[in-house]
This record gives sequence, C-alpha cells and structure tokens, in this order.
Amino acid sequence: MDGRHAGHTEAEFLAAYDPRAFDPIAVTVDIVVLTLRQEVLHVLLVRRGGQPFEGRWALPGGFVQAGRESLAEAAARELAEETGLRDAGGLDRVHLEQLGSYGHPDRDPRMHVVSVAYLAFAPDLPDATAGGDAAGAAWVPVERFDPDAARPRPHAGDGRNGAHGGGPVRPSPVTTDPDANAPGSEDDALAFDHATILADGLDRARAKIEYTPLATAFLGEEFTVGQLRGVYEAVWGRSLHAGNFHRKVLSVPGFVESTGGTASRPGARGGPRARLYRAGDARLLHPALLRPEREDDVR
Amino acid sequence: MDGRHAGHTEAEFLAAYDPRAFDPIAVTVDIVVLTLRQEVLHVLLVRRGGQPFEGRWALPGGFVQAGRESLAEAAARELAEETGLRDAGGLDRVHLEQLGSYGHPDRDPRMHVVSVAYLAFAPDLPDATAGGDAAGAAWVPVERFDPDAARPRPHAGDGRNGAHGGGPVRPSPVTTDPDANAPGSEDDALAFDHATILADGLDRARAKIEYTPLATAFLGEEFTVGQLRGVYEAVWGRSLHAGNFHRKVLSVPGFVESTGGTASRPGARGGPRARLYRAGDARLLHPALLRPEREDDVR
DNA sequence: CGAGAAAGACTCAAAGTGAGAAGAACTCGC
DNA sequence: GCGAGTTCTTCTCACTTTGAGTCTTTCTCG
Repeated sequence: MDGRHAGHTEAEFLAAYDPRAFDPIAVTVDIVVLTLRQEVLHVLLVRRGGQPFEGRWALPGGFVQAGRESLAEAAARELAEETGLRDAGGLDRVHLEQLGSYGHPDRDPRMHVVSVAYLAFAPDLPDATAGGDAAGAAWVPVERFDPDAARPRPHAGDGRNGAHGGGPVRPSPVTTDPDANAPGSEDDALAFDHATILADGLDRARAKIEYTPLATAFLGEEFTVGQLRGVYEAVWGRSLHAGNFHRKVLSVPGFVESTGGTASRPGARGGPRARLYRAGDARLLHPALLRPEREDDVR
Repeated sequence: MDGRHAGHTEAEFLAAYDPRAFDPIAVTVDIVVLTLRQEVLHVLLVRRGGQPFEGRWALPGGFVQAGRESLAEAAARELAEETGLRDAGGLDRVHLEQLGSYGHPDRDPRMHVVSVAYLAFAPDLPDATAGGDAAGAAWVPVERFDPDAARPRPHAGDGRNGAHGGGPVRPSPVTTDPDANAPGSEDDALAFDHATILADGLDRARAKIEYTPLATAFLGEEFTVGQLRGVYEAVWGRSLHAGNFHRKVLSVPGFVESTGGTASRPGARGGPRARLYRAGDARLLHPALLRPEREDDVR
C-alpha cells in the first residue's frame, strides 16, 4: 500500500517484545458526562491548565496507566476525580459505557494519542470541582455545542406554545473558576477533536434512550412519569405528547415499576400529585420508544 | 483512589511530552470481517505464526503505525493485506465501522496492548490468503464460536421444516494452509480475547441490519429480495416469513430500488425469476426491520 | 375565587405486524 | 411430458401499536 508491508517482517514483529523499540502511541480516556440540570442537558467540561490548548475547554479525561488498569477502570477513575463524586458515594448510580476511539495521528500536537471515549449518564450532580491539572470545571448546556440545534421544538400536533417552545437559552454554566469565560461562544471551540467526540456522544445518548431504560439514569431513585418525559424532551430536544408518553412508558414491560407512593408535592406550576416509579428490571425496551420522525437523518 | 493521584502532578503531566518516559501502551487494530458463503455467515480468521498463542486462530489485525495512520486507515490496511482483496478492487464495497476497544492490561502477555476492533461486512470474497505473519487464513462459519447458537430456527408460524430447519453444519473452512485444523473445535479457542470481540461484532451486526440497510453490503451490486432475506436469516439465525419480508423491504423508503431487470435464472430449487434490486439511498431504515421476539435479551 | 397547568384515563383513526393463502413461474425426478 | 416441490409475489385478515386529541381531576398562582 505504501511500502510499509515491511511492518510485517519478522524483525519488526519481534520488536513488539521490546516495548520501547518503536514509536509509541499514548492512550487516553475522555469522558462525555451528561446530566440534567433544571431540565436542560449539560455536559461536564474542564478548562485546560497546560499546553496544548491551554485555557480551552475540553472533555475530562487523562492517560491510561499502562499495565495497571483497563480502559473502563481508567474512565471510572477519571470520572471520580473530575466530578469529585467519589466521596459523595453517588458514582454507582452513574451509567458508564464505551463510546468509541479516536486516533488520527494529528489530533494531539504532541504525539500520536489514541483516545478511548466513554459516555456517562449521571443524575443531577453537585457543581463540578476542578481536579488534577484542570484550571476549572463546569456543567455546560450541550446546546451550545450541538450542531443539530436540538432545542426543544413542540411536537407536531402541539397547539400551544408552552415553556419548551423554543425559548431562550437557559442559565449559564456553574463553574468553580469564576473568571472562566462561558464556553460555547463563537471563538471557544473545544480542545483537540472533542467537539466531534461530544457530538458522537450526543448521538449515542439520543439513540440509546430509545431502546434502553437508561433515561432513568438521569433521575433519582424515585421519579414521576413527567420527570422521565422531561429527560426524553431534554435529550431529544423535542416536547412529547404527555398522554401517549405516559401510556407507552407504563406499557413497556420492566421499564418502570410503581413504588406505590405519590410525589410529596406537585409540579411547580400546579397539577395533581404524580405517582412515583423506580427503574424496572428491563435492560432493553421492547417495543422501543422511538423518536418522532427525523427525516433528515434518514438519507 | 490508589495513591496515583500523582498521575496528575505537573511533573508527570509534562512527562507526556517525552513519548518514551513512561510505560508505553501498544495499539493494535483487529477486524471482525463477516461475509456470506453459501448462505452461511462466516468470519475471517488467521492462524498465528508466532508467539504468543502461536498456532491458534485469531482475528486479522496488527499494530497501528504510530504517527502515520489513523485507526480506520490501519484497519483498512490490515483488511486489504489479509484478504488479498486490495488488487481485486472490491475493497470499496466493503463496509467498515469501528466496533469498540479492548484494553485489559493482561489481555496480551507481552505488554499492555489496547486493541481497537473494527467490524466489516463484505460480499462473498475469494478464499483468504495468509498475508504478513499469519500461517494461514480461513473463512470460518461463525456458528462454531457463537455462544447464542444462532443456527436458523424456523419462524414461529412456519409449518414446514425446510432446508434451514436446524440442519448439520455447513462445509468446512477453506484455508490456504492445508494442514491447519479446522478452528472452532472444543480445544480451539481464539487467541487473546478475540472470542469476546467476535461475539461483540456479531451482536453489533445483528442489531445493525435492523435499522440500517447494511445487509446489502453482503450482496453484490444487484440482488433479489430473496437473497436479501437470506442475509437476514443467516445473520439472525432465524428463517423469516417470505411474504411479510417482501412487503416490508419494498415499503421502507430508500432501502432498495428496482433495477427493472429480473434474475437471469431462478433459484437453484426452482421458482420464477425474481426481480432485481440495488441498494437505495437510505442510511437508516424507517421504520426498522425488527428481529422476531427475543425475550431472553430483554432482562 | 378563576385561570392555567399537569396527571392520568380515554377515544378514534391510521399505520404497521404476524400469519396464512393463493396464483404464477420455474426446477427437478421420473 | 408430467407431477411434486420451490420460490416469488401479491392479498387478506385479525391484531397491535401509534399519533392526535379530549376530558376530568387536582393542584398552584395571582
């Protein structure tokens, strides 16, 4: 192909036994941590404290410790460090899955770095603390980085223009670095290829809640159907038909199970007290909860 | 967590600038290449010509060339080398997508190796040629490695016990190494964690043809609805209702488009000449072609 | 108090699905 | 050449699932 068939000679093959005899590739993990804050989908970002991309926002992550940890362990470790959640004991409620790997030779100016990206769904977490080498950490509304501009549109047959009907952007990010610029403005692209990784993570999240019950990972132990619908609306960026959603959620076996209780107080804007549910034992939703038509994606 | 928070001190962080100052991790690509031969799903395996796991069967793959190629390029290169398909010019018809990364520190006894696995769907290819350091290459029926034992079962309402009804294993693998044992027998586990990777690839393939038109990647330029159904039956390991499948395929917009022609000869066992179709322009099938119930997977 | 909002149950029409049947076209074996 | 067996393709029928809308009840807010 390029004369590198020599990469298969016995000499070069044996060289693999000496770990330092060839150009190395570094391996990192980067994590797309998603959560809901005030009904808006946020992603955890850190402000880089060193070169390259110093001062820019990036996904949390770090180097995999060679010979000491698996990729998933590295991701869990970084997640614990960067969210400061380790001590809060809430980490076991976070869903963590591998997203994909990114290995273009020029994606890091220092050397060839392969990043294994992970995707995490977290319930509402306290403000982020800047751990390790980061100069700041913040929960940022994903809308600012979302090329699909997935702000909630009313669903097709929705007559009213409710609170979700394309209103202005929600509150600014909470950051532990008061001087940090809010990320997401024009000149504030993410470091490395993290914009691509984030976009892929959002795609994955939007698809995943269709056929798995993982939307419940964004909520507390107990939740109402309305809160669950809020997760879908925030992630998909569309408002959904409340009645149909309710029917559907309760009809999918194992999605949610009733706790018997009702919410101690109704929603902020009134209404009856909703019944409470917890996540059921299904790992897959069958039948799935499909997104409203998205003709653009089809071709 | 384990006192390695030191991994975030400035000193260690700067060490990343010297690529050889820390324990390296090697990066490889491994490819699950699937194809159909005589209506049976096969995977491409190579026989290892060196330690470790010498003489065992493994997925084709190799080291990523640091600083020279992306992960996808490395996968495409290895695929071309190992299938000998490069010159046949058929590589552009092969679908190649990233499957996932595997990085347990002990998965390779030599050192910490992270493998980025790819999944390929190929039309029927010529016999494999052992390229590079492999001592042999073969197309092997996946059934031998498939814990789900996905041999075609008749669909629920299928009265007859046709040719798909759980017959014996199909022809043995074609290999360029005549002395090679047929892989897949009791004591012939795949090298490394390749059994896991293969299983993940099969899961992905089975899910992917539900909502994408990629089943057509297993076929030639033109095909009949019956051949397309054969792909689904081989991959899912179930026979499908011919009439419903036909209706469904033609009703999904952009899945297939008619060429206007008909097959030059009917199927081997008779029947009228089927109409010919080619892949349409859809990237997603909507609505999807869902597998028959699989209650086991749900919980 | 009345307006507005949400929870939840309901109706109705449209679309999609599984199962079976049937006609036409073709292969074999005899 | 004939009949049995296959396959392709189209239909029918019953059933399920879906989107959209309505309605009642329970609550908050002004």
